[in-house]
Amino acid sequence: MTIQDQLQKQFIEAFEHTYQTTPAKEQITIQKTRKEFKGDFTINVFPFLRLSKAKPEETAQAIGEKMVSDVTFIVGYEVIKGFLNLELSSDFWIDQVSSAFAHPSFGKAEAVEQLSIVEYSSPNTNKPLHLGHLRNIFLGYSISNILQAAGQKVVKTQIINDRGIHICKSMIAWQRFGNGETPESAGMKGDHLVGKYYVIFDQHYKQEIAELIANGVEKEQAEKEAPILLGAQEMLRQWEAGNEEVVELWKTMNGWVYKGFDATYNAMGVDFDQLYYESDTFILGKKVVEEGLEKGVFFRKEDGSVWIDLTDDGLDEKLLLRKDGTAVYMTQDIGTAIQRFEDFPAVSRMIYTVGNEQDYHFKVLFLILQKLGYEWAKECYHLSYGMVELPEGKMKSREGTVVDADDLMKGMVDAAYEETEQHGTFDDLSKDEANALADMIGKAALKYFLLKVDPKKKMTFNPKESIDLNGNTGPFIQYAHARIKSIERKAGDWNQSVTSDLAVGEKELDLAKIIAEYPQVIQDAAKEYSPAVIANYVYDLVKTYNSFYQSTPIFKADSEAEISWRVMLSVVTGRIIASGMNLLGIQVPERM
RNA sequence: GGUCGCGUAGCUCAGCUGGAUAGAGCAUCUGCCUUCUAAGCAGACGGUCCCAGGUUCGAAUCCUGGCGCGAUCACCA
Repeated sequence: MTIQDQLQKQFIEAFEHTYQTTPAKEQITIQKTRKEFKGDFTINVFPFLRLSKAKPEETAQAIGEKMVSDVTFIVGYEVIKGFLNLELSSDFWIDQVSSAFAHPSFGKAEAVEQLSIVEYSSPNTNKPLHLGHLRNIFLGYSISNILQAAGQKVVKTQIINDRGIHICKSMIAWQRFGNGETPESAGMKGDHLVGKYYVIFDQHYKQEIAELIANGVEKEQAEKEAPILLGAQEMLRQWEAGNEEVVELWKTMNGWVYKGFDATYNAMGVDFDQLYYESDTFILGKKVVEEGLEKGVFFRKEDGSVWIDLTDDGLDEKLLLRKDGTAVYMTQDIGTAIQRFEDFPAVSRMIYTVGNEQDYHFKVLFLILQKLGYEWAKECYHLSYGMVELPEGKMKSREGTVVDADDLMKGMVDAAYEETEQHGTFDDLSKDEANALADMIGKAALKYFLLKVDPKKKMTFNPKESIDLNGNTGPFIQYAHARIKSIERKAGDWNQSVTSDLAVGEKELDLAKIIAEYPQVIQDAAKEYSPAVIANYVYDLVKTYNSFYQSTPIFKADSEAEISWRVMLSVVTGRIIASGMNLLGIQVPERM
């Protein structure tokens, strides 16, 4: 039971005893007391005046009196207007820290019967990952960690968009202009090589359009009739028909891409438990659409295309199968969802980490699943996040302003290397150790920068600013952790038991209080699906710790007990920092 | 145009299940290294919480309307 739960319970008991009536749980707001007042937690009695039939001051007074006399760890109260400020004993806070120390996995909740499937990344296989994927992937991975810490079971997954016109574009460009080039012969990562042919396709496509227009064809028509596009479309049809040569090429090029993606995921430090391929699920999707057609959920237009009418729900008509019978995005997503719930019947939540430009798509998807009669459709949740923009504006692949994920990570690590070298940390390290450290710091800077912002807000990624290792950044937090580790090394065999009757200073208390908050923070982050909650908490913790650290000479105290207490505070803080950063998918070094 | 989201300090962001004098970082300025890592700490400066109404004892927070920005409304994924 968290501290707030305990206080809530005690409040209710005191209220019942005093006024013979029970206040509603939801109305009880317990918050940290503002700095300028005495006390630790504040309960507002305004909502209960109707029950107490007394003035705010009197009500708060009576309840405060009762709580202090009944609850051992509440040692004082103060009433200001309708605010009841409760003061908890220092022993209570010392106990909180001691028990956090005694439980190395402090903060993690007991297992609950809940299984979540978290989808993230879900790339197309025609080009490498970029900055936008980074936010997606770090978010999804972090959410998975947080849900696990909250006691849930999690299956991390992605749908790989391995079929469709986009990959056919790369394929046809490679077929015509590739001269048998492979990642090995080109010395390129597979995903970058396939991406290169996607660009080559686009160049030829544009050139052909220009030629057609020069020959008097309307622009709109030229865009539809460019030979290389027709070639790609023909390839898609052959692929769906199972043409061996096409399927073989498709397998080969996708294989290159997967190898490249694996390297990138590895560098990011993320992984998946279960993969789904659109090339598998679109078949199930088509089948379900046919069934839905028979059931009358969908309808067929004269040209043969299949639609759903959602105008009664305030939405539009939505296409489900093209007139040539081939699948669209929605078709495969229906199939994928059904497949997942068949594979994991126990699932209680299915989280799709996908950008907010697809809000409408998911609204429609969930509605369709509901209309098809799938009860679990209401367990589907679109974790929508805002776009990542650059200071210069939006990323546009055609204008070459896309920031490549591999390049970006390398740039961050290089910058971290330089900075750390200047700081002198590398002096006692081997080359390998130095590289490993720079890798940790650079990635922390990147991940923390992308995760500290509320997911639903769009954000600007400023490479220069993210490289800055000051302020609210990953490296700042890592640095605090490294300092704590240094204290632990120096402390050696310190006395690990802490007695009460310590003279506990203001800074120590501040720190103890924020430490005690951690379990609640994990629950909040899990409820909101927001790593930003964790990031902001850890940052707060570090700020509070730094203040304590600066003003309290840890090894210069009056007694052994004082030193033990301070070291214990440091150790617990260090563990929580490590744990919190871990939830964000960020590693913390022992020294830096 | 319809729908959805966002709008808080010069900049980047917290705070939002209604609660006391709205908080951090960056930037600018001032102090602090013979104490465990100064990538630090303490302080100063900086606010029409987009605007206008409404609900309430009380609104940055909830409701309505406006303004601004963005996304989306494809036989692309």
